[in-house]
Amino acid sequence: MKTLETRCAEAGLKMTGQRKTILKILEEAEDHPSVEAVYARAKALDSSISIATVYRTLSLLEEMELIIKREFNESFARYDTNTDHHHHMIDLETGEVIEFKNEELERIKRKIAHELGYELLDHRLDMYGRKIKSPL
Amino acid sequence: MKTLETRCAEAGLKMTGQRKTILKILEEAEDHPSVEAVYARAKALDSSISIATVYRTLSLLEEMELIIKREFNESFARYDTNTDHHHHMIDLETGEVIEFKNEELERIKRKIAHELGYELLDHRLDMYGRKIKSPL
DNA sequence: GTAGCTGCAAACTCTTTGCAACTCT
DNA sequence: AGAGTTGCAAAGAGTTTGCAGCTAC
Repeated sequence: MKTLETRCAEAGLKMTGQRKTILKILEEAEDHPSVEAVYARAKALDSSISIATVYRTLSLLEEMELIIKREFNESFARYDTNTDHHHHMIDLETGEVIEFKNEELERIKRKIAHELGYELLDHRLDMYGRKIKSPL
Repeated sequence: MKTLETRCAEAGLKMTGQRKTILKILEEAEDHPSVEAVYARAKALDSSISIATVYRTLSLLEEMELIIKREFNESFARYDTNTDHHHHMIDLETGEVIEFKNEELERIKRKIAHELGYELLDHRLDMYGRKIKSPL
């Protein structure tokens, strides 16, 4: 798998220090960081970086389909570095986001769309829940 | 089924002219109007109404669980006057929103949540598609 | 009479953008 | 050298709020 940096360079983008920093952060992100989170991590590596650059870089990457903008029920966006189709379970107590996929679900969704007379182009399933405490 | 106005009055809210106007609009809405849309319809009936009142009324109704705030992939919120659990198929060509429900889907979602170790408290499924042109 | 509601305008949050300076290629 | 990129600050969109006056109860 090519790194984000390689893909961006191959697409003809100039690899500035700021971009390398942001790409590295996204490459290593194991969560679904908000713009502010990316900015905070970027600033820790390069204090001169501005939030405008973070916004511009994230928009650019989204347009290139290297990352996905997600809008959960929050007032701000988060970015998903996993571009494979999947869904989310959002832990209402911790804010943690768990990714999952399920073939049966895909099948039913296609079936429902078809029954409604639609070609399914995109969709999102976000589940909100609370971790079940298992007895020790 | 009690009207929104009845429910609000019973909850102890003062039934001002502005509120009655907004409740009537919501009662009659067959779409998923944005705040601006509710405001425009309200203004047509009572030109003195302010958008602040629309925002305040919609927030209030949402808190009372009489309407649901929806955030599709747009930069603004829409309100859903159907509080029964259901999902959405959004027509990417017209913006039209179709509601549906499906028992098999519900069953699978509960199963997935359980397998992930979660109690499912809420969820949303939004499908985006294009109408299939049926041959004439 | 008074608690609750309203319109107005200012403020707030998140995001985008114009511009002059700078930097990869 | 030159197009692309940056930081800054201002602007924009959507939403919330403080306040003085008003109104349903």
